[in-house]
Amino acid sequence: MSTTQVTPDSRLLEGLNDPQRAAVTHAGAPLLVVAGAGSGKTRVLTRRIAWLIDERKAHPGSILAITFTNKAAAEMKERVEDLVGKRARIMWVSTFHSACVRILRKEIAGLDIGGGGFKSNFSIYDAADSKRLMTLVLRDLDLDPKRYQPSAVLHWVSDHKNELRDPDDAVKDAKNGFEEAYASAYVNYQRRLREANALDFDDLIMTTVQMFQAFPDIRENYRRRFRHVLVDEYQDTNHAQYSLIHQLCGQSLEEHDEALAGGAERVPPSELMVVGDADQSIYAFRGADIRNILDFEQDFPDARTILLEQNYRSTQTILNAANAVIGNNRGRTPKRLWSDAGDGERIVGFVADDGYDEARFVSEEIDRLVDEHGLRPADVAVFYRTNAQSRAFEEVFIRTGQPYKVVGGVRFYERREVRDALAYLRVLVNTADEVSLRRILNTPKRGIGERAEACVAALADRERVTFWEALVRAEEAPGLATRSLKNIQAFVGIIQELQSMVAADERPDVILESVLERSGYLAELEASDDPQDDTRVENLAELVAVAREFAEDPQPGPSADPAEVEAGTVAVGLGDFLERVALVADADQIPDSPDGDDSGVVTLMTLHTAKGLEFPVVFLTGLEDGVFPHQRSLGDQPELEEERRLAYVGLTRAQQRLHVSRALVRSAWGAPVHNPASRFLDELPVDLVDWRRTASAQTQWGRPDLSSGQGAPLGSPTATGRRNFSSAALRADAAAKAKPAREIPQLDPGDRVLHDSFGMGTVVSVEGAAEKAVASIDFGSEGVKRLLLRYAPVEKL
DNA sequence: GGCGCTAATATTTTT
DNA sequence: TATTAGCGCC
Repeated sequence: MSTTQVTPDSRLLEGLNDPQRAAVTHAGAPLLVVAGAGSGKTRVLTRRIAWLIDERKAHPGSILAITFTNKAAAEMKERVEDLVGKRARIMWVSTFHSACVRILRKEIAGLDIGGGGFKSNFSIYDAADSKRLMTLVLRDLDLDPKRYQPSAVLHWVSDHKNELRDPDDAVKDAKNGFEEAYASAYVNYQRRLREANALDFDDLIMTTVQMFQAFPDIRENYRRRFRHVLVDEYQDTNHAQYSLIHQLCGQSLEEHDEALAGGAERVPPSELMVVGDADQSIYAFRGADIRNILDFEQDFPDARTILLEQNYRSTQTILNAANAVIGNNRGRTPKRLWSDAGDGERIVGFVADDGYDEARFVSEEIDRLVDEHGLRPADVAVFYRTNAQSRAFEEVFIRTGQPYKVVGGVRFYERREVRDALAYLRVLVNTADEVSLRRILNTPKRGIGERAEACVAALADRERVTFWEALVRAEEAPGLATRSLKNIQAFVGIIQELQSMVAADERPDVILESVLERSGYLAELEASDDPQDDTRVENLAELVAVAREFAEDPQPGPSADPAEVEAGTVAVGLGDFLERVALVADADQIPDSPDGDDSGVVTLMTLHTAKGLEFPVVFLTGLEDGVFPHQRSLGDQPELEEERRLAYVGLTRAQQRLHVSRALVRSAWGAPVHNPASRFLDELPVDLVDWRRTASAQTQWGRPDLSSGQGAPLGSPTATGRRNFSSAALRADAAAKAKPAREIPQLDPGDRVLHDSFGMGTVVSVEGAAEKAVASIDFGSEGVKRLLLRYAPVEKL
């Protein structure tokens, strides 16, 4: 240690403000960094990691950093690498899910957790797979699909997993017949996952936690390894993730220490830093627990908190607007963002006739900004609450010739053909994967029908073997037609042949091409004259390209083995490819550099995917009560506050210019709906908004014609445009006729009602009036339901 | 056993 | 509006 070099590496502290600097250099006790929007938290995280390595001589392999998306992880890694060089590659920077997959693949084989019996090649079931499996389970249990919808049951199961409650807990805690049914669905669902050697998203976390609890020595191993744990977006962690962090850090773990009584040495706690902003917590609906961040100081008695309130992103006008809106949330720690970037432009407001009019406004405004202010379309982002809202923008942008890209929505990996192809690959790796196997059994059509499938399933049941095993032994299945048997054997032959490619360690892209070829999948698509199938062929080509890129340019993926990364021999097997594909999110697909050939392209996305991003120009659209805040949140304080946080996130994405807009009429699944202005608009300080057009200018005569406005001047509408407009008009007509036919029951709290499927109930409360009236009704064992009276089949008694 | 039609039904947000 | 499940017919 030289005496001349007392100053630490100032390069790493350069350009940081005081609190940022304190966060980077902090050592010892657990640290919470409350990072307001745009306050430079990514900078703090990357500099701190570099600081740990450079100044505090931490081994890069002892660092675990958790981010929300894979893209954020890749970026962070890259930025740290820029600071400290290649050795940064050994760090674990990944999402919770990726980190858990990596741990489980290494440890799970042979362990008795989650019912036991998992092998390290387990499949990862996404939402669609889970739903299919749950549908099968509910059918097996003979539960009425009307009353027990797969999505509702899954949501319930997911809640349980996020709270680390296993099926046994659920069974024990069931308070009524309804919950008993749910619990038994949970039990069976887990059993079938286990039989399929598969884990769903929530299992990845829960199972890891369970493993750490059941096997303290494994836990201590990882704790010994990860001496520094950093967690980004801490406000969006759920209980299971929270518990995982505690397990890994060894902070406040008294209750588990008994497990170590066997003599294993307790590793001292790791250093923990979490970064988050309670005002940006927008994932409560999927189990995120805002208390994790609010109670941090209680959880860790000696914890320190650092506040980052200076914003480096937006103008003061934008921040004032955001501060004003979020100020309406109760029970939050006050925090006011400030900026020295000056006031900048006022916010532009616009009231449109309908969704298309709104899109037209956005399109014209983009033109104007490009012409008059030299902005590039790539500087512009359009946000909306729900994916369905992108349609109007897409149609109008196509007509006006404005290039755009939609982030999210119908995702590439959710397309049928892509899922089919991936199902083949998954089966090759894990034949126990029943959902995937059944999916491809008769895709493309090869004469293995429902009946044959049932025979095989029966055989599997009776012989207590996997579905695949039963297929192999299909000749033992009673009642199976010879023709079906032949087809099954041909199928089994194809799969086995392809499996030998996997065994031979062929590249993923090569295997994939063989799959498409040998299965006859491609041939079937090419033979079809449906133009949609051409797109499918293209998508499959794209998937092959993705696989090829993966094979040829082995970017160290989220779960690449660090040793291999170091040696430059990253694994690129089929299993690795599948894993990469299983854990990608929407936000991961946003191209890195908005310049280059993308500079003319406007970005469209939901507010949720916008989190963590920033754009010079932002359009926040659909600001209507019922759209944003969303219908389902109206009348529920916590949900409404989450919507408000979502608004806060949207507002704070804007750097220079912000536009807010709403539509008087919006067509929601067919019928036109009239929505009042969003309450969030009322919460904007009046002097900050420059209203280009207000409702009063429009309303005198009403605007019943959806194709009004300047539909024509933009040139002749495309065929699709015309069809959509006319059918919309027809539907509006039909809806107008149908409406008086159904009378909306006038209900008051205390009224008794009869519902077609829920039975007798008592009205708890009613919100809204007329068409928008929503009643909370207690149906006893069925629970309390919130029903839109316009549609709900309820009768007042 | 397969295909094509009709009808119902759904729309929050996503790792 | 768009998908999907179920049903009936070949």
